[in-house]
Amino acid sequence: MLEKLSEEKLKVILEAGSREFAEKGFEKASMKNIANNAGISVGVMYKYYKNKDDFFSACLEDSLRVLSDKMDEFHSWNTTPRERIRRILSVVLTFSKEHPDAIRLYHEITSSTFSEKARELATRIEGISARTYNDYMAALKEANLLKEDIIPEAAALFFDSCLMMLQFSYNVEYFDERKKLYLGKLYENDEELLNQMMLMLDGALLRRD
Amino acid sequence: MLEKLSEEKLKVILEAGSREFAEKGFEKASMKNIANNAGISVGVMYKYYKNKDDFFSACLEDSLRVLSDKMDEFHSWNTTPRERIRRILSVVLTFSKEHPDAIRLYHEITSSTFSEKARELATRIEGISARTYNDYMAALKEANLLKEDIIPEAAALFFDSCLMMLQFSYNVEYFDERKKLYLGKLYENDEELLNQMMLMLDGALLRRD
Amino acid sequence: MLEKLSEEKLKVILEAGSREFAEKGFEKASMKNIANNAGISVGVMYKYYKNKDDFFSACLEDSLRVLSDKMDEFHSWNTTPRERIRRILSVVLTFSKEHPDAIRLYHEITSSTFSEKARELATRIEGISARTYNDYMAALKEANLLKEDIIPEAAALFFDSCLMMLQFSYNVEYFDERKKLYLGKLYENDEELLNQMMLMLDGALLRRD
Amino acid sequence: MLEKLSEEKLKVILEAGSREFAEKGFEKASMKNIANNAGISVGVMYKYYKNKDDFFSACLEDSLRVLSDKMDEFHSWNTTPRERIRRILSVVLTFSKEHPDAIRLYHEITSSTFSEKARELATRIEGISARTYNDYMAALKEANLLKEDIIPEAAALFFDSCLMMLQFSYNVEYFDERKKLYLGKLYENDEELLNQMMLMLDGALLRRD
DNA sequence: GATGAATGAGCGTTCATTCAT
DNA sequence: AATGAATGAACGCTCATTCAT
Repeated sequence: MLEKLSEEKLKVILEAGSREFAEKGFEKASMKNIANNAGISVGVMYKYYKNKDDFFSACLEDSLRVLSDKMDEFHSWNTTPRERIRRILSVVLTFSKEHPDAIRLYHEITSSTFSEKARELATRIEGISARTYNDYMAALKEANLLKEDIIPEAAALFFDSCLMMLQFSYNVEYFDERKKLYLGKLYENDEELLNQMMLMLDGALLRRD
Repeated sequence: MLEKLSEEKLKVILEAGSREFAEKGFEKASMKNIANNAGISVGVMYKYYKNKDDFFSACLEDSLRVLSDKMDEFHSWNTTPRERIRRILSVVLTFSKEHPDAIRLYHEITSSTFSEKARELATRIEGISARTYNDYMAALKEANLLKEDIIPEAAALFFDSCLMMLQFSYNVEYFDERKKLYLGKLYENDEELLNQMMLMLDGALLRRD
Repeated sequence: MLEKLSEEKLKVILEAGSREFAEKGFEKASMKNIANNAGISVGVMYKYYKNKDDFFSACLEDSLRVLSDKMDEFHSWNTTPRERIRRILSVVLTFSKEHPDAIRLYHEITSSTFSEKARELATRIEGISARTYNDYMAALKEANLLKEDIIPEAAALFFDSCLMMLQFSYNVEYFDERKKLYLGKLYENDEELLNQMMLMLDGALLRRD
Repeated sequence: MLEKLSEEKLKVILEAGSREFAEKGFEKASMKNIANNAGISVGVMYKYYKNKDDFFSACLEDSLRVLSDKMDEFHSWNTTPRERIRRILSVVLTFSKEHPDAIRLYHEITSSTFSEKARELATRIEGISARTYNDYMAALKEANLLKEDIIPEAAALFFDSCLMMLQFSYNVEYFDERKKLYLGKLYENDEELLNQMMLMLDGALLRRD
């Protein structure tokens, strides 16, 4: 029962931390603030985590786990390449809206210099997506569905880049403002943006018929 | 003459600032450090700039100006659409390598929450590229060169996103590591990566034949 | 039986405390550490003792009791003055080596400012030795064995000071280093040092034949 | 002139620090408190000194310097051995009363575990007195003035121990209380105590006529 | 009675900002 | 105008002490 309590409390702490880090970034985030928002005292934070770096890593790990769990789904699908692209885009978008802080934390680590642990976590998750998309592009190549002249690894990087930008566009203020600037009245129409991205990725990667 | 001196000094200060902000990020950058590197006293910094935020904005403005100056070149070109894509990619890449700090500052503002002024600057520069690329895509559409079903605004956002990722990949550590992870031995081959990006962007945006 | 258990536990607690205080000093000693080493919870410590100061006093009392118990032995001896000096030195040295923590705690109270209780304890034990040595010196005077012109009280203070330094030299790092510095290769030879001290104390205090 | 100002300010800071460290010991001393007492802000402390350890070392060094300066005087005297002992005792006592904090700091380092620098300083000063007294005792031996059977090194350690106790007795609360306990009404009579110590040291170290 | 998780005051330390010189 | 020493709020973090279980 104590275990259970701990787990719940841990969840509250991690959520408060992720929110704060996502909102303010690592440096501006305050441990005292996080504790207050989690309804606990600072001391507790340091019972569970060695220091701010360590706690950030834990928040990051938590966020990245749900992210990589979601990515595991992709493997089980049995669809046409075109449909797979659309579904990945759709799933990524839905996920982004459900876990804004996860995406923001993901974005946060692209900026500053972090502890060894945070760096490892980031490398691990990027490694997973790198392998996933590289495999996928290699399979397309195998099936003669990848466009002539396109190298699978470059295709995978390109694909992931597009997904990153999509995720950031829905969660990181700067990218959201930029999206608005570009799209004008189309800004609100998620459906259509998704469709457009699908068309472009299709054209970029897949052989014509 | 004092004016002249001031301008030169200003340049030195802004460069020292941009270097520091690019290297350490806004929070970890030290005003004292910047002043020392610029060969002046902190007092001078606060004579020219209200506070750290304000100074960061000035550095950003300086960096963004060279960026937008470079973009102005694009208009003067008279080439085929395919060639234009390649040349923009090529110019952007060259620029990135020549002005790493400008790109890093550009990336820095995508993260944290900054002053109103920094936000306005960012919006202004994004506005310029938004208009540039939107105009360009509209022109393609007009000339019936844009792929069927592609909305120019979405194409412009897509195009700019790809350029951003390219720039970050060459200057921001995290993106560089990621590129390495995806590309493996292709990592060193800039020429080929550029070629691949061109192929994909071409396929994504332009009508076949 | 619970009483008995308590007493045993108390002994364990006090020993753990004395060890910690002796090793790290009052400030750096950690109540949690002590509790862990004693195999109990911090709560118990605060059941038995009001606070850290109070607990330190208890440890001190425990240590001082064995010290004063040992001193009681002196009374029962029936020896010549010269032999008495030698035996006291010898016993003190042996005791020091058997109870290093007691000596270290004793030294610890010479430094910081402590609670009223710790001060009283220290005064009490010093009072005992003061009376013991004063009585002893007065007896020597009575027997016309004390050196001419020497006041018994000053002799007692001098004697105790020498004993203190001897004890510290064998247990407190700083004094040990100092001893090494002075003695050089004689450092290892306890027997000889004891002999030398005896000679000097003898010469300082006792009448020549 | 700025140099001058700095030096004066430094003196104020060091004095405030020495007072605080002498009074409360290293751990309980507060940097903020010291700054307040010195009439400056904490920031200044960290301008001059790297951290608390470093600052303590500086205070210690300052105190030990005056101590070793005083000791240098001893060499210039040209007196009989008996007179030399008396004069050293007298000078040490006078010094102790003039620089209580120096003696208290000296005592402080006998307790806790300190930074490498503090340890080195302490070793250096002890080294000086060790050499001084060892030389002195060796000279006595040479002149056939040291008591038969007394080893000069042991005599030097014994002599320094007596001086330490004397110094502590006049400046460290615990030792002062103890002195009162032993001496009773003789407590106030410095002259007589000095005389007594001289008699005892004389008897301990020097050959009878 | 015993536990040990939780508290929070208070520490050492940093650094953007100010202002006397 | 230029300096850089001085300021002090605010941070991360610790640990003696408390109290719900």
